[in-house]
Amino acid sequence: MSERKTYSIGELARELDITTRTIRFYEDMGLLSPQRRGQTRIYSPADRVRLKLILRGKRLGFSLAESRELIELYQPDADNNQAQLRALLGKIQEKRDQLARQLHDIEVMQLELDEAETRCRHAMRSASDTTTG
Amino acid sequence: MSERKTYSIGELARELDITTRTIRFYEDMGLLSPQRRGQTRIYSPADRVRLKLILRGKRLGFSLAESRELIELYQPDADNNQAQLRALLGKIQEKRDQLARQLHDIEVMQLELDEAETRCRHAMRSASDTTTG
DNA sequence: CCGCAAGTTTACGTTAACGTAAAGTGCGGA
DNA sequence: TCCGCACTTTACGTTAACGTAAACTTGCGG
Repeated sequence: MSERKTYSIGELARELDITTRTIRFYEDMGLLSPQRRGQTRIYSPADRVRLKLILRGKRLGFSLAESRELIELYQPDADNNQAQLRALLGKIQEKRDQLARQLHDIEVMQLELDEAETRCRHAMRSASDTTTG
Repeated sequence: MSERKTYSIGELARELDITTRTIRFYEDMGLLSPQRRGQTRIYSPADRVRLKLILRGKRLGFSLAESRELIELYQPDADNNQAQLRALLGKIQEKRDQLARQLHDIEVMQLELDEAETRCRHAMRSASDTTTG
């Protein structure tokens, strides 16, 4: 049998360290659409994956709208025609470019932190020189 | 002579593709404190560097408060004592860890985009199969 | 001298991403 | 049967990061 594991909203909230309010908000924004048993939301493993994708996006400064776009990139349904698929490829490339820019920004920042650390250590030595010398 | 180049608020806004309102807002938040000639703000090359640092932070999803912290890491003044300098080193390490996490997130996302592209291209081929076969 | 462009301050408005509170539903256990 | 807990909806509140508008000054070319 396939993995029929499901999650309650509380379980996911605890595991991912967010509030249930946040999860419901993402649903309102169209990022999730879990099944229901009566009123109660039932989340699938796929829903959980989506949530993790959203949170990863947040750590990279993505807006929820951007994360929604990202999620849509993973749905090349059979009813997509060639033009739509080409558009999808274009959007994928855009995201790639954005990530490349961020990668570059991170590298620059790391170099700057190297300099900051060097200056800091130098200042520590200078200070100890004047206090012990 | 040292480089005495300065900038007006409008110059910086155009070059960095932001509004003057934004620059003044950053000043209100304590991220900049340019010199004045009368009422008018005069920006130094160092101010310009700070601005670029802030914008790089924004591209990585940093808040202005975080960018301010980052800026402070570059000021190991002579009046910092050993304890303060050690604290600075700690904060530098924190930022390093954060960047490492982001780096990891980017790598994961790139792999996911690879998969998305693969699925997309596969869907294109399937579609062309059914339309031309 | 006049007007305009670029600067200034003050202040209210807006959007995203939730927080928080109120009020109700459903259900397993003492 | 009633308690408590987890879930639900509705709705107003909040913070960050600016946008936008109004009203003012200042330097400069015609």
